[in-house]
Amino acid sequence: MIRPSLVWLRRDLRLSDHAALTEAARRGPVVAVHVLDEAAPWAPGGASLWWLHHSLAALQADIAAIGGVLILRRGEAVGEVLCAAAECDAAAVLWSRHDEPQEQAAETRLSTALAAVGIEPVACRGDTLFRPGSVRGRQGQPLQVFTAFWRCALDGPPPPPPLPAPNRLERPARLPAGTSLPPLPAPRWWNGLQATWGPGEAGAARRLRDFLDGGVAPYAHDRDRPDRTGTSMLSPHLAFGEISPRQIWHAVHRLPASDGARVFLQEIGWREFSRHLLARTPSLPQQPLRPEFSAFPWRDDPDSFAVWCRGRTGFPIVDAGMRQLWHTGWMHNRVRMIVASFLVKNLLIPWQQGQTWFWDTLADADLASNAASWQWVAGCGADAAPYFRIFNPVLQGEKFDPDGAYVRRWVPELAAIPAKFIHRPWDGGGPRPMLDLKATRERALAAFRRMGET
DNA sequence: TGAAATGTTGGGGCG
DNA sequence: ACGCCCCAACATTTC
Repeated sequence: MIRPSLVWLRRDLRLSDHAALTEAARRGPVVAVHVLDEAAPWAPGGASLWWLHHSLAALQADIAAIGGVLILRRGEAVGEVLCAAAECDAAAVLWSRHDEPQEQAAETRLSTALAAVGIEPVACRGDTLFRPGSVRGRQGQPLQVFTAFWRCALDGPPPPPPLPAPNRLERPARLPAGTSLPPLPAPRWWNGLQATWGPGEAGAARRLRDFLDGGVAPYAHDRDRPDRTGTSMLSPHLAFGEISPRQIWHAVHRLPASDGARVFLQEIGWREFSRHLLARTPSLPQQPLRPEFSAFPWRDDPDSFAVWCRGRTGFPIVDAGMRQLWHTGWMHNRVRMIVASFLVKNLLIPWQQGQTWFWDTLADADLASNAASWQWVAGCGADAAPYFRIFNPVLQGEKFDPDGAYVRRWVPELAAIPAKFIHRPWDGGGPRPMLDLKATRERALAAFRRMGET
């Protein structure tokens, strides 16, 4: 009897284009295991836990349908994987490489521990088109500017084609112990998520098909319009690995070339860029990439932070975005930039606080993308928005939500405001917002200037 | 993947 | 017809 392989699943919750699962199935019997460690740093936040619950349930059913088994465990991941491997007498443990520093560290610990007990560790290709660190400039230098990074990435060999899903998994004689799915939070705050999403590999494939069938051509322009359905909404599926970027890449390359296709893949490029930055700089979620920002005079203002979180700033596009986030676990990317600029530049609240809120409320929360994007907005990151780039939420609203449809949808108390005043209701007799844009803009510019002088 | 201030130009009203 | 002013429209620069 061939000893089984254990496949350790993390954020690669799919069957297709899964190198570790495919290799394990080739070798013989397979046990898949997922470990939830709620005490780990950057453990899943609230919205991610909701998603994880459903994604694991879907994957368990998908694996069972081809004869396999997915075991769920809780606790410290490396220890649990070691135990599970022993319990089923595994000959090897396979996994997809993850790029986050703490995951890298866990992989190293696991490899060492497995080797010590005579179990083969097998790290398989991970969830990026290009392995972090492999994209370099002509002189071999790491690239800190997105456009240069992406140009070099596209100049290299294309990512390999996706693997088909195994059509059969063999079950071993002995199974490790398992627990049930992580419970859903007791107050049903997740109704809005349930109405918006279909977690799981099938849901991801459907989302990609719907997006590509609708035509990618308008994407180049429509992706900036929160009042339209111009984006793919694949981000949470990508974050949990229910679909791989290789699958997206090759699906897009089967279409005729267009501006929309190029711009869409460029967004995958930002995801790649973020991972490349995090792998190179593990402190990305904590420390500004530009060290001079350590001296920036951020304000401690819990009351204003709470007002921002709850979407009660009085600026319609900001409040709409924050409420869409709370309700659906997702926010349109244009609006993410607007609310982030507001927090960091108008309120002068540290970007790390915004990052933490997003981590808890975003279903697509991804350590690298979240950290890199907050640093980008704050002006302290790689290829960052210059400090003087301060979004005006009124002008941004008027430009990207011209009829106010997005605001009306998420801020119902403004539904009756005429379009002319929808992004500045105070000019039409509505309530005053929480702050003065001109004065806070001046305050931010002065603070940034002072930082530059010291 | 900004916004605001400042500069320039050109049409039109007017004396 | 001419110079002058105003100001919208656009371009440039500054933050």
